[in-house]
Amino acid sequence: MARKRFADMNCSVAQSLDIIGDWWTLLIVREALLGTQQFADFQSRLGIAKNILSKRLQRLVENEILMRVDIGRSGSRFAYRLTPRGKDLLTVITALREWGDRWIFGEGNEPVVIRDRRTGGLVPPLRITDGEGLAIEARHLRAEPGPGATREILERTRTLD
Amino acid sequence: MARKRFADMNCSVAQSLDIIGDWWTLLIVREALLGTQQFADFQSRLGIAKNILSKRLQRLVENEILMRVDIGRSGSRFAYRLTPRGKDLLTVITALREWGDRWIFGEGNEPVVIRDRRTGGLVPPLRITDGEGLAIEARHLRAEPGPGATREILERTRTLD
DNA sequence: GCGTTTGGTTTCATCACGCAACCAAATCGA
DNA sequence: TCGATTTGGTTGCGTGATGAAACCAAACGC
Repeated sequence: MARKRFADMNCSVAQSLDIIGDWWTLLIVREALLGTQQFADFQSRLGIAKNILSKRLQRLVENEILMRVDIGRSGSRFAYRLTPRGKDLLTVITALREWGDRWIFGEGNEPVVIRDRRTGGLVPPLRITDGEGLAIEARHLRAEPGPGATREILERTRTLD
Repeated sequence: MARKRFADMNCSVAQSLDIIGDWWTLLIVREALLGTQQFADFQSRLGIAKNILSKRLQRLVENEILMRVDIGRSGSRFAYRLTPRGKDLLTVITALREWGDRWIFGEGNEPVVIRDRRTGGLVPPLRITDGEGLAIEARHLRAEPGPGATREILERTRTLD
């Protein structure tokens, strides 16, 4: 049977994962955020098989996360560049990196750190905050049906804790 | 060939994806955050095959994202509950949800919204901020080797844009 | 004009995913 | 107390996805 897709679920998490949840896909986006643009560079930096890379890049272009720009005079030399939609995945990648830093490598063993170029300071971790920028604890958060909710969601209002 | 694992890459994003990047895994965590605890409930709410769910739950328990608690008097009735490590994935799920809200459903069509119980207000989107809580634009962010960097990383210092 | 680089595609073997059937222990209902 | 049902799985089988290596054509560099 074909792998089940999540595209029909009425849930933004599922929809997002349907597009970027494939094996390798987010690592390709991470490479793109670090400046990689060409097929051969993605391939050698990630150690991904060429046929898989080819499929993933195609899918990322179809979904307008990358665009394939023709460079080179008259033919086939291409650059894959992030679209605004793709650049906006920085938050997702950041959340994943920070989680790995905290729970796998541990404080003081981060392979990569992010710095604010203007001040030179390290960028503090992402937090869920209120309008004033103050952190909100999970037990104070409540999930509830939004304007695009379907019937199954309507019964589920839950505290996130 | 077996699917390649990312566990040996010196990168927090790759390590995180190695653990939670499997098809279905983050949706199971999302369900857990919404309060689901039992096998049959995960199965019916997600529409996932039982053998796959079984494997994913096992892996999540091995990786200490869920714990399997024995409920019921004298035997086999179990609850899968999030550990602190698992609860900390809320940021990742939130980033994914918000990306999907922005780029797939669009403003005003969110299936689910998150509210601050104390104030009743909607929770604003995650942002990468400096120490004062002010947003930092991507072009002001720079990735550079951290304390746990290996040699391949040492040459790569990049602006994220 | 010729070798090399780039950006793939093809082939084949292996593994993961999905469905349905099956199952044993625990619990529920009468 | 005994049979039915619920819970939490496992097993078998078919199909699609993944990975390695070989192959290839068009562009580019000299």
